[in-house]
Amino acid sequence: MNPSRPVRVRFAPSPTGALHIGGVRTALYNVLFARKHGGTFILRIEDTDQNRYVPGAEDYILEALDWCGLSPDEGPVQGGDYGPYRQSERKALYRQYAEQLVESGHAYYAFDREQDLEAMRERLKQAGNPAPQYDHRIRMDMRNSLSMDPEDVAHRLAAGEDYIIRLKIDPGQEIHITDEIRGDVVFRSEELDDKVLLKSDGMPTYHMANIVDDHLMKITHVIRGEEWLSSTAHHVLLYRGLGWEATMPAFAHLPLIMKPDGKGKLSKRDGARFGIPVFPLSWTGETEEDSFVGFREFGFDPGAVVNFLAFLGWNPGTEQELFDLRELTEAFTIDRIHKSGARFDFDKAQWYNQQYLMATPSSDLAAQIAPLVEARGWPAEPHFLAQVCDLMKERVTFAKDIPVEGAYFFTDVQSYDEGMVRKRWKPESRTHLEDIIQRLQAVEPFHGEELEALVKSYLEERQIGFGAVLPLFRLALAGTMKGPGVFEMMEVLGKEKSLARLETAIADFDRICS
RNA sequence: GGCUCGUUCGUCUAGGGGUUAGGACGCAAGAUUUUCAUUCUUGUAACACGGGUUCGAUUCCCGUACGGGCUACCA
Repeated sequence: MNPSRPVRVRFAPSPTGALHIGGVRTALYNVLFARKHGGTFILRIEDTDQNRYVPGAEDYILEALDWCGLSPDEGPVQGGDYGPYRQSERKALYRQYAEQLVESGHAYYAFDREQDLEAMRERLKQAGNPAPQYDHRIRMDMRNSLSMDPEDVAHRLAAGEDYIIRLKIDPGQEIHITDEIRGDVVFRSEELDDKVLLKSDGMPTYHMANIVDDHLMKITHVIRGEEWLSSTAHHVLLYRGLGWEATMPAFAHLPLIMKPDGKGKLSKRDGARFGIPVFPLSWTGETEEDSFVGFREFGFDPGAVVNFLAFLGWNPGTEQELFDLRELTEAFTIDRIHKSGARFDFDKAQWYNQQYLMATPSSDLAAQIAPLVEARGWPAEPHFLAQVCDLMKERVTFAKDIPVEGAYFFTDVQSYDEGMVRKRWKPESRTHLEDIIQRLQAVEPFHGEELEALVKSYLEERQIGFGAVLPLFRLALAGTMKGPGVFEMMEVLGKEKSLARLETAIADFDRICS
């Protein structure tokens, strides 16, 4: 840990499918930390498991980060001085260091086949060990360069027999880790297993690859999920074995994001189970079960998602709730990250979205919903759209709801709330409407304030209240009792449409009530 | 089971040896007398339990309970 080194952090997802929302939060905290300290945010693709590789996953990761405004400074696309940034392209590198560990006595070759390992586990279980592991207790009973005759080992290697390299962990040591979030954590070496470093296909495991790459890429802080905490002791031992302990990065293990109903960490299955998105973007997998709706497609503003995610496990210690990325960067510190897992609260996410929606200029919203409006075959005139958004944005949760909830701005009223019509359509109502329509003809320009003044004076003349006519206007214009102020609605609708709807409504209301 | 991390309103959290334990979401009520929404006001509701330490613990320590993570030639 050397605080004088320039901050370099990495987000290192595995391209095995869509990037989970928890991964996005990890990326976010990394970005926040890097930017706060004028450092560099690196994306590294950990594709060392060829069996789990999913085509398209890397593109998805990139697109998801971009959408959230978390694009990396260095990575497979942007390049950088420490590439390549895909582990599969660094394959040769890892063997060299694994061999170095063997030579220095920190690792060894192992020739055990899968059935050997299974037999070992079975044997140990029979003996009353519920969690058998390949460690110092049993390695001399297995087939490896520690237990076998050196000549035999050399022979097998020369003959090209499959082998792996394992980390040799000797008992009797205490490994102390100072986690930036959790403080001191201690592990005893005799409890640790001899982790595989290099697999028989020549690829490194995560443990090997992440140490080599973090070192070579000069990573200063490893900010990752709590699921990695228990293997951190192995990682420390690897840094030691390689002689890199002096520049070992600091560790910060993030609390996990938990299921909405409590038990366990949030998983992709919870999305379908609760009808909520748990991925940033939609993903089409091979099966329907493996396909998911994203926050983006659900209608979320990326700023709202980021803001929401930032507060899942962290808070600034003030009462401010709304932060853009810049403000988050300013306020962010690792020591304010929580230790315990945070439940995924979708209601809160929606609240954030509405806050963002209301704060978004209506002209921007207009541009966002224009394609949706056009898709319904309605004209998407920017100024008109902006007027509609102005009236609707505080009444919906998502921008995409505007053309749905406010469909009556674009098309004739499709149906009336008949219950309300019956309740409000009184014998004298017809006269009032007709009289007001009459007077409305003369209003020019057709502005809300003038409309209101006119109606008001009419009502005063007749000694009646708004309640006698306005609900009917609302029903006539929109069909529903929900919506913006009647006069604002009329202004946006325009004189022609407003009056036409009022006319038709009179006949419709009579019919409904007959 | 072993190792390890954690535990303040239903949820996200602030706080921290002596506080009316604060805010936000949600929920409920009221106001803004045209709806819905927004906004505002009010209400609802929490320190897991048991021992210590202390004049005093929600706060510090130790247990217990409960929960999370890890326990693959996956990351």
